Amino acid sequence: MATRTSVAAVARASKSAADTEPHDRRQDILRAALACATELGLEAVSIEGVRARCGASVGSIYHHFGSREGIVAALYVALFQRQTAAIEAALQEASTPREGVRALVLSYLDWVVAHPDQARFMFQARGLATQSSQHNALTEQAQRRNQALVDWFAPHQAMGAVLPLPCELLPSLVMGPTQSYCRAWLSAGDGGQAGLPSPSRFREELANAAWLAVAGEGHARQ
Amino acid sequence: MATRTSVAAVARASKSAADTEPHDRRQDILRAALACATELGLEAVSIEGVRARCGASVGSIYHHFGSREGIVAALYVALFQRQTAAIEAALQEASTPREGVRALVLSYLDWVVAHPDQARFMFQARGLATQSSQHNALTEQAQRRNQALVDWFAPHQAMGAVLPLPCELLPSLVMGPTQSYCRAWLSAGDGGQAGLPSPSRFREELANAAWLAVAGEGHARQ
DNA sequence: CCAGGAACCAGAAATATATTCTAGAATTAA
DNA sequence: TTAATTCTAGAATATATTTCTGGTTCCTGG
Repeated sequence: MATRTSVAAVARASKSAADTEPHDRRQDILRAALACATELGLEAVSIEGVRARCGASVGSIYHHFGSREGIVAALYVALFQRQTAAIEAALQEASTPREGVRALVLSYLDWVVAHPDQARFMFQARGLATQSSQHNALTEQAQRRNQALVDWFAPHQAMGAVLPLPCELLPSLVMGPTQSYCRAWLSAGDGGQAGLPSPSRFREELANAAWLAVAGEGHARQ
Repeated sequence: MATRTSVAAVARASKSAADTEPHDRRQDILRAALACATELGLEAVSIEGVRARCGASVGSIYHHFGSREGIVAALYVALFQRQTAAIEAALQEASTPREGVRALVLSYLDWVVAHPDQARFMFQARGLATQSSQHNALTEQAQRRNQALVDWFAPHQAMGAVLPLPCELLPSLVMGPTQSYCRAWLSAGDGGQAGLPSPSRFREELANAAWLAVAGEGHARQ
């Protein structure tokens, strides 16, 4: 289904590029859903709320997403993919394990700071999305992302540059603290007044802490 | 309001102790809500779903919680408090900073393993609860919990036994990886078949990793 | 003991929201 | 062109939430 609609979308876009409006309903709806969630909370991502914002009809929404939950789930997977792409691109540029850890932490952190609305949506919608019909697709995606991380470190782990930890633990040890802080930051008010300082202020501390948690003997301290 | 209802609950309980049924509607409803969420997902925590399970009427539910969201939020804060109590009790028994980190990680981990349904609910409902009318109460509770943690470590930090990290970061560094792994474990099937191994298997690794991330110079390795 | 008020509960009615359905327009491919 | 398919629209329907009215129980002051 993703293939089908994406082909249609490309065709439509290439046509309307010379036309007046590049209307891709599917994208419009997802954009509207994100806007609703950002401005009024996840509850506001309703059929009526989305419809009012992007002008799509009820029928059109159901054609594309099947249910209210379907909108949320689809948006979640789309954002998850973009986030994964950013992280994995950064990881590929690293060579030493320490650079790898640093790349993962910083690219995630930078993505969140660059896209706070999208990141906030992901934290808020995770519970809903993982229970939707997309559950399997999501766990599979998450597993692939984790597996890529584990695979990248495996050789360095074999050489003793990274502690011989159970591979199930590696993603949580590296990304856990950063995700935790980013979530807390977004729970308050973004660049707001009373909230926590931006994660950007703690780039070095977070990258270093993640490295300390997994660094093999002899590489522990900077 | 918590005071009022709790007083009423005590009065009722002490009376019905010599009676036949210790019916506390409020508790019944919360129990039913948790059961719905556990067996059928958060979506199933609906007025009708809860009503069918515990026999309360619509009016009774609205009297106690005001809205569907109110049920979820109330259950979330109740569980958050129990969890906090478990963690802080463990922390008070520790004396060295390393024992403190260990106590925090292990008590949290053990609580999750001992109450998987409650823990899973908390992960699932967090997004909803933090957006409800209870938002302020929740952030305040979370802040207190974090502040207690920071305060406990402050003297050790002053003595150099713990790295001089920004205090906003400390909770995420200590608890982040453990929470991350517990969440991942619960997303699959509990003691289930295809999922990740129980967090209990990684008690030592998680406690040690948390310590490494915050340990002052000279205390880094075991 | 006896008002009288407040908390509590029940279930019908009203409201809001999600979903389905039918029909038609736009697009594509043969 | 035409037949098939995708996509859109909006009314009709089904479900869920919330409100409302009335009654019961429990406590409290007189």
